Amino acid sequence: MRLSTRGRYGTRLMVDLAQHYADGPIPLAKIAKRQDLSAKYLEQLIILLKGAGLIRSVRGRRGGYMLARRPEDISVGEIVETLEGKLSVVDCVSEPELCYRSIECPTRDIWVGITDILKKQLFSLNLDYIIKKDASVDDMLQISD
Amino acid sequence: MRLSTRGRYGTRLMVDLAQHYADGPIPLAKIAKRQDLSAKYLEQLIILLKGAGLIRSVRGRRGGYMLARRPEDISVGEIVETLEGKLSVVDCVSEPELCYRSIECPTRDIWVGITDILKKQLFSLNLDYIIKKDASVDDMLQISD
DNA sequence: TTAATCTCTAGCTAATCTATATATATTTGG
DNA sequence: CCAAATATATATAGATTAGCTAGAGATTAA
Repeated sequence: MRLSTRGRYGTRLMVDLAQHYADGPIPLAKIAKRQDLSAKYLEQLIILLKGAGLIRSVRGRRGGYMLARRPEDISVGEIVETLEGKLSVVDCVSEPELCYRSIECPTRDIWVGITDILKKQLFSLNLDYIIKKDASVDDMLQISD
Repeated sequence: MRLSTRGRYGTRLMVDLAQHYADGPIPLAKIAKRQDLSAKYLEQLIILLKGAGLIRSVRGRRGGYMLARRPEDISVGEIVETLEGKLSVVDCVSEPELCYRSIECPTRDIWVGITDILKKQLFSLNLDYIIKKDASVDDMLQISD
């Protein structure tokens, strides 16, 4: 029931890009340094995020990465699903045919319900909300950047 | 974000015990056969469930396992937490000191929220509800045992 | 006393996680 | 035009975890 580093680092990466949405392409090295994460590892996550159409890249000098859409149009659900695969707590939720007991399995109903709630929450959270919320907390505590 | 076989098999085991709550101790071999699961593997899960006070055992001939409490007093949350460890989607949720960024990490707030929702749902589901709900579906479909 | 149980400990294989390494392709600033 | 700064692609490797299996021992009812 844990999120792996893929989902966690990837979300941090995306939040970082959202926080610098207006700054044009950001070099991976910069993000990796800010987030204190392995650049080489992030590269692999970025490939997936690009494939899912969440990130755009600019090659060559002065290149880097940027969000492919506005922060408010990218949900945490999309990010996590891209990096960790289908958002089901158990495979039989989305693929009942995997288990011959699926039809009458009383426990499957539990996992279906949990998955549903999880998805609703994750897809309703967008990057803009997250960075705004964070900023407001900072304001309250009077922490400056 | 997946549940491992520990949580899944363990929940099936507990639901099975709930369905036969009135029948006295059930031998593990019987449960394993009914659920089509490895008895040797279930043994290990049972050790944990016993340790958590969810199951009682009777040794020797005519022995077996039974729920330690009434089905309505055992939640899926307890079962899953016993078998998979703390119910946090990320470790920093319950142990913020693990990561020096915890205090101001905008993504941590996401995981705290998800974990909270997950827990609420899992701890609100009890074994009695699950088997009753299941039975009523069976009734509707007129499937007999 | 023996067969049916639970109990305990160890170990094993395959998959997955979490990266690291290395070489290549592209672009821009000077 | 060239050199530095970037992204892209592929391979690999170590560590951990998942998902069992094996076997010997302890307990008890019939």
